[in-house]
Amino acid sequence: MTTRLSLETPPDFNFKTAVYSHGWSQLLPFALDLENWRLSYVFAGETAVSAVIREAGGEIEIELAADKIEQARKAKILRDVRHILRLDDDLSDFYRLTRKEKRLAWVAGLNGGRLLRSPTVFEDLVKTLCTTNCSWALTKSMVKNLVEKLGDAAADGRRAFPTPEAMAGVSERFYRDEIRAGYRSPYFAELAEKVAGGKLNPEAWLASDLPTKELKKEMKSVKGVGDYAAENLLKLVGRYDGLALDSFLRGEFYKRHNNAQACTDREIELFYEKFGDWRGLAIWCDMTEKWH
DNA sequence: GCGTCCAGGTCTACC
DNA sequence: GGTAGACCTGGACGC
Repeated sequence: MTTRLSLETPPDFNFKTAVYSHGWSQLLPFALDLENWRLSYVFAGETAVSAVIREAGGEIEIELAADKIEQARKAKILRDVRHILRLDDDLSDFYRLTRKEKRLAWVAGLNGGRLLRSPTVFEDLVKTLCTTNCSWALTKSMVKNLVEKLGDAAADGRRAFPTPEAMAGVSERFYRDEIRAGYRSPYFAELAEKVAGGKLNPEAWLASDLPTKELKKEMKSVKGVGDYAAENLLKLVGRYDGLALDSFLRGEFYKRHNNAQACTDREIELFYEKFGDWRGLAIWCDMTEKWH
C-alpha cells in the first residue's frame, strides 16, 4: 500500500548535492540512506505520512507509505517536496559568479548550492535553535527528542516534526527534562506559544518584502535567535547576504584560507565580499567542497 | 573515575 | 555600540 508521485526537475538540479548540502538531512524526521541516495521524511498533516524521496530517470520520485491519499494532500506534499529540494530556486547568477573562481568552479559543475530545508520555516527555526552553542551530536539528540516525544506517528511508527500547537502544549520543564534542551527550554516554550497563538508567523518570512536587514531584525526578536541563527534562517528562505558564521565555518575558513590561524569575522566578510548578495552561499559551498 | 573544555551562540547587565 | 560573564548538555580529552 504505497502511493507514488513524481516531479520534474530543472536542468541544473542535482539531487545528491541538494540532500547532502548541510546537516539537515541528518535531523529527524529526515533520514538519508547514503548507499542508495534515498531521502526519507515524515509529512505532518491530519495523519502523518512517511515518504521516501529519490531521483529516478531524471525525475524526483516520492513514494508515500499509504494508499487512498486525497488529491489535495498529494498536491500539498508535491509543493512541500519542491520547497524542501528548492526546485524553483534560480542559481544562475550564483553560478556565473562562482565560475570565475577556480576553487569554486565545482559548484556550477555539480549544480550545488541548493540548501535542503524543511517544509515549514517553523521547523527550520526550531532546528536552528537546536544548533546553537552545542555539539552536532546534541543538536541531533534534541531534534530526535522533539520528534519522538511530540510528533504525530505515521502508520509505520515513524514520526513527523511536532506542530507549533503540540510544542505549545508542553511546559518549559518538559523541554528541560525530556528534550534535554537546557537553557533553550524557555525559548522553545515562548516560540511555540507565539506561533500557535498567531502572534508570530515564520512562514511569512519566505515572501517578505522587508529588506534583509529588517527581516533579520524580526528574526532576532525570537528569543535565542542571534546573528548566526538569523543568518542561517535567511539562507533557508533564500537570502544569502549574511555569512551565518559559526564555529564550524570559522574553523574551516582558518584552515583553508588563513594557515589555520584565527582571524576576525570582518576579515572573513571581506574575503567573500566579491560575491555580493550571494556571499553567504559562497562561503558555505567553499567550506563544504570536500563533502561532494 | 573525575575535572575541564568546548561545540554549527545568545542574553543580560553594564559601561 | 561594545563586551564580560552566565548559561544546559554531553562527548572528548588529559590526568
